Amino acid sequence: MPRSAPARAPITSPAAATVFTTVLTEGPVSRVDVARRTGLSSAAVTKAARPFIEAGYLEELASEGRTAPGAGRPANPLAIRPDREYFVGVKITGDDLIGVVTDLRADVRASAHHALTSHDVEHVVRALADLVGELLSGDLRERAYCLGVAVSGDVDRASGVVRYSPFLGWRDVPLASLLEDATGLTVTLENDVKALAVAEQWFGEGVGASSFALVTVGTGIGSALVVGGDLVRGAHGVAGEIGHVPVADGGPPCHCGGRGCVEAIASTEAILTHARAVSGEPALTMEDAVARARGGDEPLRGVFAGAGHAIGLGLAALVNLFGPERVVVSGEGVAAYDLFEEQIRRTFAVQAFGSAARCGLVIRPLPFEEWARGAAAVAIQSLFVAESV
Amino acid sequence: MPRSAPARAPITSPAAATVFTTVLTEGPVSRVDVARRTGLSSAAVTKAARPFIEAGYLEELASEGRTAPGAGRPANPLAIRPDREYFVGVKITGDDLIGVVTDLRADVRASAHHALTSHDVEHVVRALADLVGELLSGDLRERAYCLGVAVSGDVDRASGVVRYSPFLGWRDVPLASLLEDATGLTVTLENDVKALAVAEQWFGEGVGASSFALVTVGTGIGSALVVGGDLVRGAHGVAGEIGHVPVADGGPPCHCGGRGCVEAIASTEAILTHARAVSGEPALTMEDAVARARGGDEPLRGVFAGAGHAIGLGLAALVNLFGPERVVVSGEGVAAYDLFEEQIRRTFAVQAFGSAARCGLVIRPLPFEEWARGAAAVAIQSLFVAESV
DNA sequence: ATAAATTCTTGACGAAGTTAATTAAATCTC
DNA sequence: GAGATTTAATTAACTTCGTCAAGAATTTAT
Repeated sequence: MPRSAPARAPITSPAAATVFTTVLTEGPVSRVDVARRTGLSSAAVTKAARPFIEAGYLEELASEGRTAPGAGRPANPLAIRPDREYFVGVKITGDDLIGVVTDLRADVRASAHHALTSHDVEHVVRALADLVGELLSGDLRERAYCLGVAVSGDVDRASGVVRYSPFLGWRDVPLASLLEDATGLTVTLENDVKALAVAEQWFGEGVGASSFALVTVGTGIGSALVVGGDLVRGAHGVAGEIGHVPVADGGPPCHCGGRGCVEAIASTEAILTHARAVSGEPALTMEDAVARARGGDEPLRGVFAGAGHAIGLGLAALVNLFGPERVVVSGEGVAAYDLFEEQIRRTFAVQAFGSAARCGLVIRPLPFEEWARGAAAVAIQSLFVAESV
Repeated sequence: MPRSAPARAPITSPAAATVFTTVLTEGPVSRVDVARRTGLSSAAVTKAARPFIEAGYLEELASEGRTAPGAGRPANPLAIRPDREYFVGVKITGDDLIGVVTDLRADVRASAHHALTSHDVEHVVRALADLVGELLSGDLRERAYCLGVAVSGDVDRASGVVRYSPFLGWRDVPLASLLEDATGLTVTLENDVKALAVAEQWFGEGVGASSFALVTVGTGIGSALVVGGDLVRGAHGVAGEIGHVPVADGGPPCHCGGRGCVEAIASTEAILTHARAVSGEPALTMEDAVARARGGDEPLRGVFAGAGHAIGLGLAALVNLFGPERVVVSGEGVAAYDLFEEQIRRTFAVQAFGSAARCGLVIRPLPFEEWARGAAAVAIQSLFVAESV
């Protein structure tokens, strides 16, 4: 009987993790190249790569003709085999569960969602297990071992506990272990914005950046920061609360108890309230407000510009304090970027200090399933136990 | 001829660095205790500690009677021998050089300063070398190998270059190598606020904190952040610019080109300008303003409270984004804490989000030599090459 | 063809830290 | 007060990880 390939990724040493992540995030790379980028010796790369190739996680590409202009043996780049393992990611919102299955590169292979009719913990666990079962039909099931779950609020990834979730009304729910029992998968729990940041760090705009920030704009306004490869978690579990950075002294009161917070000016609700006041129509909908602003309604355009301004000020605060290499601003819900973007950039350019302004600023919509993909990215990251400590 | 003790600290491995820093920053500790705190095995601690003892950097304290209540062999705590090596720290301001000599614990043993009559690079290098010569009289000289230099502005510690210093009018000055030639010491260059943060991280309020922030208030307003043991440097060399966090939308213009920056409201100059306007006395001095505010002059008290409010807003921004375990607010120049502190705390309490507000907030004056001590702390830290990368 | 260049592999070696057993020095128990 | 118990420190064998140096593989250049 032939010895079967190892069931899971053989991440057995720091070098193994380094090599695997490098190939995973920086596409096909030759061994020498991995060595150069990571500081390892090329001998170490050869040794570390072998088990991954044997286990089916990496493969050696044939050297396609001339790779380099000069002489020398052509390189045989290492590449990921994305289908070697699948990952499930689920985002829990107040109203529904959004789930995806991705491959190793975090590319979505399947998706589904369930409405959530109750916030009862048992109900949610069952619904989530059902969703996972539905997602993992057929051949996906055999090669899926990890589930990532993203929830807004205060989440302790290490212990897998939802400490506090305002949307769900939960406190200290050991969701990870409940879900492990219900699904049989290894579960990693993470705050939703942090999960998005992980996806971006590993598979998006953050690849190769020493530090970067992700900002989400929508019902709430939040952010996550990555410094030196690690998510900033905050000593008391709170960090990245750009929504509650005070930017307008004496500005509108915020539900947090403060005044002039970014969220009190630029959240979906704040914008709508302001738009209704400005237009004098208490029943104005967001869709109408957006449509009219696009149509040239100056007062309404001013409302959106004001929100963009507040976001720009918050971004400036973030960038002046952290100096990230790149910032991604992304939005849930109504994607009214055209109404925001210009003002965000203008305000940011004025208030960013010195060369901190040189940071790359990407503003773009947030596709619906992206949150769930973030959860899957967290699951992928969980392979690297040593690094996620 | 007896083999002489090694001349310098034998930091040869990660474990050696870990053990030495633990004993250095956490006072006398038994070997088992070091092992427990660092996660090393006690065998590793024994091995790592021996060379330090032989080289005279650590000593074994006699177990003083009962250390623990129960049975068992009493511990022989390891302790630093602070006098084993001395460090020189110099802060360069626009007007003078402030220098100190400290021991391994960063306790000041000698201090001196020179007025600076020119900003010419050669002149400054010569004056600094003279100051160092003066400081290292007698027996201090033999055991001093490292010089730390703190300069405000954009400083590249790794290369030892002052990239830009507005106060000195310098651009791209390779100060570290110039000073190594002039003094014969190993020179480490650092931004002044970051140097203060290092002193605090290793020998002050930051000991044992996973993350903390240091904020300085005075002519300028700056800060430095430590996350996971490392200073946040910013991808483009800019970070910790709390002075240019915009807190008052549409507020007073700032020299940076923005509006409503903390520094535009709470710097010494901004306060004085405001105080003169409020009192109607264009020649009012800072000393008078402070005296009158202390005496109960309400309009002037309002000026200081306004500055405290702006600082509190900036602190809230910092803490909401970054969630440090502790924050130290310290001030150069006029120490008008009594006029600031209450308002800083009040505003901070209102604007800090959720449990981020639980971070320890220490507000205290900044003794004159503290800047130079920060520079010395950087020199001490430079012993640990591997860690300062 | 031969040389030079570049990639990759191999096996010996060395450094660092762990485990497990041992020694050391105290208190506790009877 | 002798022996048991407990905790601290040391020692020695061993494991693991990654480097080094030599060489094999595979190309271009002359």
